[in-house]
Amino acid sequence: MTAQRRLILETLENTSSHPTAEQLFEVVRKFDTKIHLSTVYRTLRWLEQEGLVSARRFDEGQRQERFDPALPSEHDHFVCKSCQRVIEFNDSQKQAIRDQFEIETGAAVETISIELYGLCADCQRENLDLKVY
Amino acid sequence: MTAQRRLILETLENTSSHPTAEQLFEVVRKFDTKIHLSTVYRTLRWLEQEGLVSARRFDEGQRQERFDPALPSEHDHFVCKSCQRVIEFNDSQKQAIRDQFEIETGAAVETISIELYGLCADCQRENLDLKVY
DNA sequence: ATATTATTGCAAATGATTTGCAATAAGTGA
DNA sequence: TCACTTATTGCAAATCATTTGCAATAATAT
Repeated sequence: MTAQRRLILETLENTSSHPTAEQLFEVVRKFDTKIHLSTVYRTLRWLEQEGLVSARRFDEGQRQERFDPALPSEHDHFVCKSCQRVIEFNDSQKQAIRDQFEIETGAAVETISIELYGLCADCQRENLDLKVY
Repeated sequence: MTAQRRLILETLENTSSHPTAEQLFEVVRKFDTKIHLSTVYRTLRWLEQEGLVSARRFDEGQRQERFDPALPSEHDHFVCKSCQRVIEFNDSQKQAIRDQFEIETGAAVETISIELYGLCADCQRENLDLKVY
C-alpha cells in the first residue's frame, strides 16, 4: 500500500457519484500534484481485481468507464441524463427475471444488471425553472 | 441512398448477432472491396439518427459498440460471455420496476435496460463436452 | 542498511471512433 | 441528357480512452 493508492481509494470512497478515472484524477491531483493519470488507472484496475472497486460503462453519452467502490451485492443503477449522477437501488424482482429467462432459454445467467436513464428529481425541477422565467 | 448504405443496412438486417462496426465491415467488404471502415461508422451513425439502428455498449469484455436494427419497442438483452451472442427478450416487469423507482425517488425514467450475462445453452454444453474426455 | 521486489511517472503505443478534405457519385432543373 | 449543386465516399490523420514499457523511485524483507 503506497500513499498514492491510499489516496485514490479514499477519494473514491468519499465520492458519491461514480467518477470516471479522469474525474478522480482531477480530485487526487489536488493532494498529490505529481500523481499521474496512468497511476489512477493502474490503481483502479488493481482495486478492481481485489474486488474493492467495480467498473462499468453506462449507455448514455460518455464513453468513459465509471468506477465505484464495490458493494457486497449486485445492485442497480439510475443514471441522470442531465447531471450524470448515479443513484443506486436494488430491485427485488431480479431473481424472478433471471429464473424466467433461464427456464425459457436454457442459459445460465451469472449477472443481471438493470439500468434506468432519465432525469433525477433535481434536474427535473431545474428544467422546470428554466422554462418558467 | 447510395449502394454502400444499402449494403450496410441490408447486411445488418441479415445479421443476427449485434455486430460491432468492424465485424460488419468484414462482411460488407466481401461485396464491396473498396468500402472503408469509416463509411461503415458514418452510415451506422446516420442510421442511428434516422432511428433505424441502435448502438449499445455491453458491459462484458469488449469495448466496442455493437449495432442492431432498431426494434419498435424497448427490449432486453442477454449476452453470452463465451460466444458473445446476444439474445433479445422482453421482460414484463419493466413497467413495475420503473414505477417503483419513480415513486421512491421522484425521478422521471425515460428508458430502462435489463442486461443479463452468462453462458448460453450451447456454450454450456460445449464447456461440458470439453471437461468430459 | 542493503538487497529484492513492487510501484510510480512519463512517454509512447494501442484500439475504437471521428473528422477534414479532395475525389466521386447522386440528385435536380433546364 | 447535360451541366450544376449537394451529399457521400475513401483515405489519412486526428482524437479520446485506456494500456504498456521502462528507467527512476519507493516499499518491504533480510
